[in-house]
Amino acid sequence: MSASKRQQILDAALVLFVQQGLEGAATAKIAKAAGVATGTLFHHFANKQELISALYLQIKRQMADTLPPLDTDARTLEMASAIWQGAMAWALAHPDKIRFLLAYYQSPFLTAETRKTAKFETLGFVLELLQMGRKEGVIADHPDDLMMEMCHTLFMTSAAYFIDHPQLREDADHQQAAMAMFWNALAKPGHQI
Amino acid sequence: MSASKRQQILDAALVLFVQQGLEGAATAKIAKAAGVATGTLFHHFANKQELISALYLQIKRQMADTLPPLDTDARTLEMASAIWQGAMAWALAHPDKIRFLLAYYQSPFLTAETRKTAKFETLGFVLELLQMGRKEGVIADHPDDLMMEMCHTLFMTSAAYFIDHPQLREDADHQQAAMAMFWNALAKPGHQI
Amino acid sequence: MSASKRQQILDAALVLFVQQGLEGAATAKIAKAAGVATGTLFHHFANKQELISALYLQIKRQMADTLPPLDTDARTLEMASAIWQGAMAWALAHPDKIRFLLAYYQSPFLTAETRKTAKFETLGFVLELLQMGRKEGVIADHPDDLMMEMCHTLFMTSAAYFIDHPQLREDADHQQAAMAMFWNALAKPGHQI
Amino acid sequence: MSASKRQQILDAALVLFVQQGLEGAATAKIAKAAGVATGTLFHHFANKQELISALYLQIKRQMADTLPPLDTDARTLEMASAIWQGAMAWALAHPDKIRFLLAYYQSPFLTAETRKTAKFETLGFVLELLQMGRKEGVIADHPDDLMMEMCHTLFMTSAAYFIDHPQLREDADHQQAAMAMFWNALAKPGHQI
DNA sequence: AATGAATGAGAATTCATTCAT
DNA sequence: CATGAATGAATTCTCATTCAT
Repeated sequence: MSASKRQQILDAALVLFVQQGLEGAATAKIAKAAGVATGTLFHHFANKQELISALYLQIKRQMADTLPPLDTDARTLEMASAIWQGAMAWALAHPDKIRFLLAYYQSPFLTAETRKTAKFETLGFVLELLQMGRKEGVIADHPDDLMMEMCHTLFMTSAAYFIDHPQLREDADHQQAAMAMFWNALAKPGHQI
Repeated sequence: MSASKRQQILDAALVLFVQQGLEGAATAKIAKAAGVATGTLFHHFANKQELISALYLQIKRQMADTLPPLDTDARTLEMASAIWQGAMAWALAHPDKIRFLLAYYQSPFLTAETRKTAKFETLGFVLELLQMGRKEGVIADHPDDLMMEMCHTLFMTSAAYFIDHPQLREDADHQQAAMAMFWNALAKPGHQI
Repeated sequence: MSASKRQQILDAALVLFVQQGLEGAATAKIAKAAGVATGTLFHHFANKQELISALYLQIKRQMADTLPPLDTDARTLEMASAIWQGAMAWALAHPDKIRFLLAYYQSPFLTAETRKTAKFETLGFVLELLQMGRKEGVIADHPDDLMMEMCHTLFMTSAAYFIDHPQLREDADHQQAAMAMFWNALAKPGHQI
Repeated sequence: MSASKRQQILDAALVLFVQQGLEGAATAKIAKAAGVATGTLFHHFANKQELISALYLQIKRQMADTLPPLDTDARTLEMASAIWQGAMAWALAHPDKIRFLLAYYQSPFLTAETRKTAKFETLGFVLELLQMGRKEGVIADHPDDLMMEMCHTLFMTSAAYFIDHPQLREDADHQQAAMAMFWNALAKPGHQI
């Protein structure tokens, strides 16, 4: 019951944050939407900032948990493609979560701490994928951190694009173009698709 | 005098928005920082939202105005490279402006209207560049709007990266990697760098 | 406790509204006078307008509750006289409430909705009295709604008059004149006093 | 031209005051509606209060000027009826002016001074009419000031009633009822209509 | 754990009025 | 006379947070 109230609050918060912004969504509104009392929110989260951080981390973890495990025997392109498609399917099934990540990635409400935790927890596999691709000779030899930033942004932009244009979700041209641009940005010359 | 007060307000707003967030920067603080009365802010901008939109559009226009004109006789790669470098130089010279654009591109404070205006006014040249590249046979044949989104995001991410890591600005590896990923995302197979 | 804070606010509001006008009486002043925090006022009343409406309706109801019950076996003139005297006694005992009703009956701060509710809730007995008088053959046969407006205004004007001229409250001439004008306005020819 | 600007301001003020209240109608809005600059309003009226008073007095005078002159040879009932009809015709032709008088008669924005001036200037003829009626033996012998208050209020209430129910303006029953209640309130027993 | 009334600092915005042009 | 940008105090309302029940 109590765990469920915590989750009810997180669920309501997500919706309101996306609709009305981080400050537009007052804690009282969130509590009401969650069907709990104002005070209850503060039993589960020390303050609003912690609620936001908890939500951010939860979403990041949910997305990470959904991805297929890295198979180091597979070809990098195939592995990347499988992950891309898994992540995209999850993104399209949870548009509010993507919007939340996008909108508040830069917010002063999110501590550097939270951002860092999220990055390490959820972007680790990207690094492995890049290294796997270099071994295979298909991924360019650019600095890791820059490549990781690009991976992140290319995926999030694509996801946002398909969320904003739902009629294009099934469009093979667009879907394949998004993945191609992603891959080609990372690929070593001669290994484009 | 009046135009100058308006600009003073925009200048102060930029600094405070980047430092304290859109909601953390109260209109009274902005006015004070600008050296004008609170009422004056609302004389020039109907409300805070309009101030934010005006600032967003002004920055977008400033950046657009700074770029070299499109030379359709040049080779696309060279043209793209010149624009990239021009834009990057401007970005590094105006880090707050880039941070502002990045942080609030997704904010609910920015109306769809404003975003759209900004896009049309300032991303037009990207479309021309893509078409020029297709004629030359070096740019991939993906849907225009998706490619434009990617151009935008790849550039902004790179700019943010170099702003956050000032010591890498002169690093040829990183600089060249950023531009390479940008170009390769867009290029037709066989025209990577 | 909570009901009492709500009532403290209504009490303070009445005094300040009458002294300083609806707009002159700032919500902060009202809260202070009531001995509660600003926020508390808005916890009990969604906004200033609702406070005003609530106050208006409460006063109307208090006045209605104070009047003697209609005795349909009595003669109409005696019944009317009893009600008039009861209402007048209440009015003189609560001058601020009468002043408030008078001053803001026409105010744009009062919604048509509130005015209508007040009318239906508190003027119902007037209608019954008129009908009783018609059966007895002593009340004129004018349209009901017009007669009700006149009853209302004749009473309120008289009450205001005696409130503004306290020394005339005990003056039989004036008191009797007021009641006579009221009755004669309504009476059928031949039944004047 | 300048006299016309003054009148433009008064005209615009009337409309806005009735629509939005005395405080809801900002001087800047009034000036805009009048087609003049903010500063111009303050050239013609020292402050907002003076604008309101000037408007109040102007309307009162306009109404007074419209009434037929008192003919002391006529029968009082006929004279009263002629004045009532003249005043009612003017009221129905200028509903906003009546609404303004009604709504702000009690406003703290109107000084006691202004109210008094208005009363003396425009209600003098009522006193004469009452005295004429007493000579004729048709008007009751109640205290003058109370009777004058009642005359004023009975007329204003009737006017407001017909303004709020435009479809009843031509209704003989209602029109005659209003005048009858007015007259009967004042008449000596035996002279009712 | 859960509740929700109470708090009061702080936010955006308004507005009468002034004054240099 | 006319203008309208500038002023800054004042206003309504919000909101994260607390705490007695």
